Amino acid sequence: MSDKNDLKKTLNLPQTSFAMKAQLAQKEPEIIKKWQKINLYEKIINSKKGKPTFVLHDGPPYANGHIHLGTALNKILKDFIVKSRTMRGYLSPYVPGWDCHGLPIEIRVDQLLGEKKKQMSVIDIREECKKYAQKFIDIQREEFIRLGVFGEWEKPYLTMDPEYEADILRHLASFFASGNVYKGKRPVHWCLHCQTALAEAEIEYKEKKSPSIYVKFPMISDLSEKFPELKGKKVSVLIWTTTPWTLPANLAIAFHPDYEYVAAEFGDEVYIMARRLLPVVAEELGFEGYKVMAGFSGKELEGLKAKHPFINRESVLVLADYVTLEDGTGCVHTAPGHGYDDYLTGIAYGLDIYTPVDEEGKFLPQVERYGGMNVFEANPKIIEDMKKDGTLLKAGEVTHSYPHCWRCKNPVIFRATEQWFISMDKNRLRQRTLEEIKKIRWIPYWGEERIANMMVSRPDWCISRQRSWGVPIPAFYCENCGNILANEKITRYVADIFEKEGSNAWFEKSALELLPPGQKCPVCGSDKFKKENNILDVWFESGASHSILGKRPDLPWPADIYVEGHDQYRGWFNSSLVIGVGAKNGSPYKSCLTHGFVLDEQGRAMSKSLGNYIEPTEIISQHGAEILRLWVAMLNYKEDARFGQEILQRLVEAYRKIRNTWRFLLGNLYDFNPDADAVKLEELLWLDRWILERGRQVQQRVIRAYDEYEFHIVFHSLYNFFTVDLSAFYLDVIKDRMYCSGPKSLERRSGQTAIFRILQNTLKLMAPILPFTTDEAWEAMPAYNGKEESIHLCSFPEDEATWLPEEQMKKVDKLLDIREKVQKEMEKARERKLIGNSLEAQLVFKAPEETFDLLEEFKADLPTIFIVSAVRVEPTMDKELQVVVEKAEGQKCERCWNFSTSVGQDHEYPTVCARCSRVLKAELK
RNA sequence: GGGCCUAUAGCUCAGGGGUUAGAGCGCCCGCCUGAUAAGCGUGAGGUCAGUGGUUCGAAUCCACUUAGGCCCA
Repeated sequence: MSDKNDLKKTLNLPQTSFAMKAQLAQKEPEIIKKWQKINLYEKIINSKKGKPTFVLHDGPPYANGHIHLGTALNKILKDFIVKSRTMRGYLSPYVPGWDCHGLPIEIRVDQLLGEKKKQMSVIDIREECKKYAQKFIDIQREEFIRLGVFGEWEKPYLTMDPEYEADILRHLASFFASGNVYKGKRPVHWCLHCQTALAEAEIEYKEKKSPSIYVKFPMISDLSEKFPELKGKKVSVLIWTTTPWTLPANLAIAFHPDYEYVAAEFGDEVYIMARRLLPVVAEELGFEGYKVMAGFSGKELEGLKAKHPFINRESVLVLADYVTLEDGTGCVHTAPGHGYDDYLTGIAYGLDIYTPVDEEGKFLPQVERYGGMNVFEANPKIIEDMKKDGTLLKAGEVTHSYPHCWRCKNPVIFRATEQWFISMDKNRLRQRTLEEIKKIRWIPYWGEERIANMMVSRPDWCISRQRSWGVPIPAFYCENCGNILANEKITRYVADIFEKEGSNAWFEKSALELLPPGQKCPVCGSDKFKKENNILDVWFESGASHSILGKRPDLPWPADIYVEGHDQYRGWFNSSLVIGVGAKNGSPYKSCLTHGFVLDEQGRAMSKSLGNYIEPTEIISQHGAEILRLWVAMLNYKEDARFGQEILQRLVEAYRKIRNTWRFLLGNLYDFNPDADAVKLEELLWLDRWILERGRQVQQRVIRAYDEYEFHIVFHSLYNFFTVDLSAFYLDVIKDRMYCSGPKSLERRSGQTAIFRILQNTLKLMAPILPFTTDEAWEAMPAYNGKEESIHLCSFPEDEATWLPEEQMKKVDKLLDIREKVQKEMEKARERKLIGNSLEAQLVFKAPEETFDLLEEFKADLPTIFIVSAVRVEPTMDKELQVVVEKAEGQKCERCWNFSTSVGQDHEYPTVCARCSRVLKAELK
């Protein structure tokens, strides 16, 4: 028996099937298959039947392209929430969705079809769009499943499903019912060559040369009442513009309310402009020796009137915050039909959205002088005429960034066209939405201010788009009198048709077939109608997604939480809220959580052109989805999330540490039967009770963090517990008794009892974050009565009674402080080559009274705690504890490697210490 | 230009008026070879983005600046 190998065989060394190398890239797909095979998601849901619900309603990603890191971050966060709420005991179903309609897909399909498109019908094109969307739904679905996200992947909601399309219209019907829908004019980008409205995505900004002119608008209102020094003077407002052709549509001049303006005299005329721009403008126009006659704030000018330079019309002086002093005169020519800011100002002041320009970009015939003329061709003529009239002070040229049509590359214009709107102020919609915002829990808290600011200033919602790939606005026009026929009843009627046949019905059927039987024009009684050719804004579609709630008992309306990136304050959170308040009189979500954007390692936005773009698939195929999930868990997602090589490296290492710790725990449980071998609390060794109590504290913190969606606290708490408490201390210390004690001894069973509980609990606590690894480890863990089929069917551990009273815990803390000191001394001893392995050492403590008592109390376990062969404690009058490291006495036990004077005393086992010979004899019984 | 947000060690995060600013990881150096493509230990790393202010005292409160992010113009 003296052979070293034979002795080694008497040890209880770790054994486990749980591999050190994870090989996640290969193993994760296998685990997913297993989940699918056992219908895990269904089992989870069934196991929670009757429990209170917690609903996270998925914001639908857009169905084009592969997922990127931001999408992954979002879906993983959602999965953390759903999985943790499930393990918290809630029935928490997750129904993913996709946003399928809209311009980006239509443009892409356009490009793919090329010339072919011209021969295709609207229906055919829409079918192509549908195929395209479906393709990416399938791709993204696989990518999301690959991330380990649980949900109803076989029956997601799609905004292009007939049933969903019908629900969109039913929400629209509610807005018709309340009278919030109206038709009005709004400027849009307009290409006069293609004769079509263009969306922002269809615009390319390029450098363009434009005229740059200064024009005077003679004042009609008499300023001399307020400013006597202007009495009898010829006063004009001076404006600057690069689009002379918009002057015929001028209805106002905008001033900044807070800026200072002056009336400056040059020659025999007085000009109004911003004080700060006066020197610049004077230089530009050659106003040498000008004289400032009066000064006033923009506010003081509101409501005054000036005369249009060449049309017999007034131009009103208005206020607008967007007026800047960057260029021009600080007095901004305003044509509500030809600019977005101008339009908003026009709305605010009740001006006509006057647009005397037709689809081809020609002035309407009634426009004096320029009727029938192309707007760009009219520019020089207008300049020429104003020169003659003396209203033009200067004409030059500027080169600036200007929007061009993506298709024909020509410069576009802003032109107001007829659009459908939802009024924000009718029925106090805006106000009610703002009140609702206050009731929602915003995470982080500042989201409330952000969305409220937007809600206060957002204009009426333009819900119409001049496109094909979407849900048609169910409006009709009387062919006889032009009356618009659009109301709740008709919208619901069309919705019912869409529900059965999909929105293609709009293009397949005649107006007659789409209208309720016997529908007549309420104005003229005609029964001939034309169909509207606008579709709904896709934001209205996705904003109506809470329509999937309230139809199933496990999916009540409103949702408990919405979770998206913080760009969605303007997007989905906004549209969902307005639709919720407008159609259902309340917010569709009780709380709203936002996360940041993914940036590169330097904190810059990721872009393909910068080359700092990382694909999730790249990470998954090399390191596994768990690494990506760990990344999300490590971050404070409320801020922007960085990703790069170093971060990846840290994650891989953290993963290994966690995995290896579980592996070590598993390895020491190979012969542990939790049902038969667990040691009762009263019999547990104090150190085991200590680690259980530490574990309990961490558990409390972790569960609280899950409840508050603080996943980085979950990760950091558990990771710290793994590295500091477990790996560096507890597990290191108990190795001796786990390996060397009798397999069934109390010391070992006590340790196994603690280890088992810690394994079980940490796996559960980590399961929402690392679903694959915890699943794998769960299977490798010893079986016991009532062990769940999968870890994902478990709940989080219940809180337990204290394992070790507080005063005992504090004593151990003190021992740990002493341990630090010991380690510093041991390191010094190593440097002078006194020892290598710490078991080669014995310690002598020279302790002041209080410490002496503590050390005496734990005397029997001190060698274990410090992992040395012997410890002697002596009193001292010094205030400081002194630690002396000496070479251990006796000989090295060949079995347990401790040094002991008892080695050699047992003739049967001459190479081992007394403890080991005792164990060996017991073993041989 | 406007609204909102961020800035603490190489990385991820703590600390939110009160000694000498913390943790883990990484790094350096060492130990071990019975967690081994593991494990343990020591050590070195910080003008708390900058400037100014409030205060007996500021990483912390205020203002501005710089750099970055999202949304809007």
